[in-house]
Amino acid sequence: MSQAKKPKSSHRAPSGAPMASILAQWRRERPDIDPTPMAVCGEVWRAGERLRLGVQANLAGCGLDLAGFDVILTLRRQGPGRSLSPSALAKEIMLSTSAMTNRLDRLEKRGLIQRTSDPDDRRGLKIVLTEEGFALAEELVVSHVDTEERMLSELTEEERDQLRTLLAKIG
Amino acid sequence: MSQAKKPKSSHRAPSGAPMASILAQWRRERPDIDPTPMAVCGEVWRAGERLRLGVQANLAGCGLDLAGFDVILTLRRQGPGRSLSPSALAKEIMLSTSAMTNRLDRLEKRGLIQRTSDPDDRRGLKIVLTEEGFALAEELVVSHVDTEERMLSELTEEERDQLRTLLAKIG
DNA sequence: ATCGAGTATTTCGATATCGAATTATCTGTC
DNA sequence: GACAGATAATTCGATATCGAAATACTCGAT
Repeated sequence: MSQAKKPKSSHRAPSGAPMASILAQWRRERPDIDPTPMAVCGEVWRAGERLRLGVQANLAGCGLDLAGFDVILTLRRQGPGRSLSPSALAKEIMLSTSAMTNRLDRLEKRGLIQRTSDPDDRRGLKIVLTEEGFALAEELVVSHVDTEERMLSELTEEERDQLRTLLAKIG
Repeated sequence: MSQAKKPKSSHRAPSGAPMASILAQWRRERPDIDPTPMAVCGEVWRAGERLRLGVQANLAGCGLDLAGFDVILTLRRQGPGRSLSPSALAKEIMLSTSAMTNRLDRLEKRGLIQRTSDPDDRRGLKIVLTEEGFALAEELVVSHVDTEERMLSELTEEERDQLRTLLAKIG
């Protein structure tokens, strides 16, 4: 229940073993295998981890964890007063509906969202941001994008496009 | 305890909402904010997620989950008979030592690793792969790298280098 | 109109993780 | 050599997640 109490993975440095030494080990142990795919995948995961830590740090002290923040931002970008059902939210965020129930419980207790019943479907709910939730989203989205921008600051506009193009070819 | 029973995140498609529509929503709601940093970060996370799912799929049916696989591969790349302490393993894998205790419990029960006491430090342990664990690592590492290679197959050698260079600039 | 299949949400049981506390051992300083 | 502080592994309590089951409702075919 305590939002923002659990960084979920402090991961001191998001480093682990240096990638170079991991590759050297594999080259020694299995010279028949080209380990560079491991390097590429590893770097993708590590970059994602560094980003996650930075984004998380931006949330420190606002009483919201990354999980709740995802929900709040997803609701916010629908537009003021717009709502989403719990299952639609779960789909957007790629989460089980049961985990979403749990997240919504916490956010509702914290007064950031409200569950209202769907007038067109008595099984369903509409989740909306409260005034407080909306205000928090408005405030946080600015520093959030600032944070991301800072973490990407070494990349030129062109490099960012390149990066996205390359990432899109994965999987 | 049941290894490989929990994919941890089935994430039907690792898609969620299309990135393009997320960006369109933000441009509509907050035209004062440049949403492209969100796009870049989002693509990094999603590519990582796709990779994770593929790697996970490769493990299906061998009675090992991604968590255990990480440990086995980390031990294997040290070399035959080489050992690592639980805390060293935790550092390499970026995990709390308590979580490592748990992982080692499962792997030991499954007969893939063995805890032996460190002859030089009676507080410490040396974790070694059993013969079965070593054999499994030898078998899995091949299909593992194949899997990664397949997921990266759209990228030329040069593009992979580019990608790694760009990712290294993040954070 | 009724029934059955499908869908929305929640509940439930299991489990992996975290951080803090615990226990045992080591190491450096006096 | 004894002691204090550091370090290794584990245990413990809390919690977020998953998938399956439960509950309530919708919709289409008959």
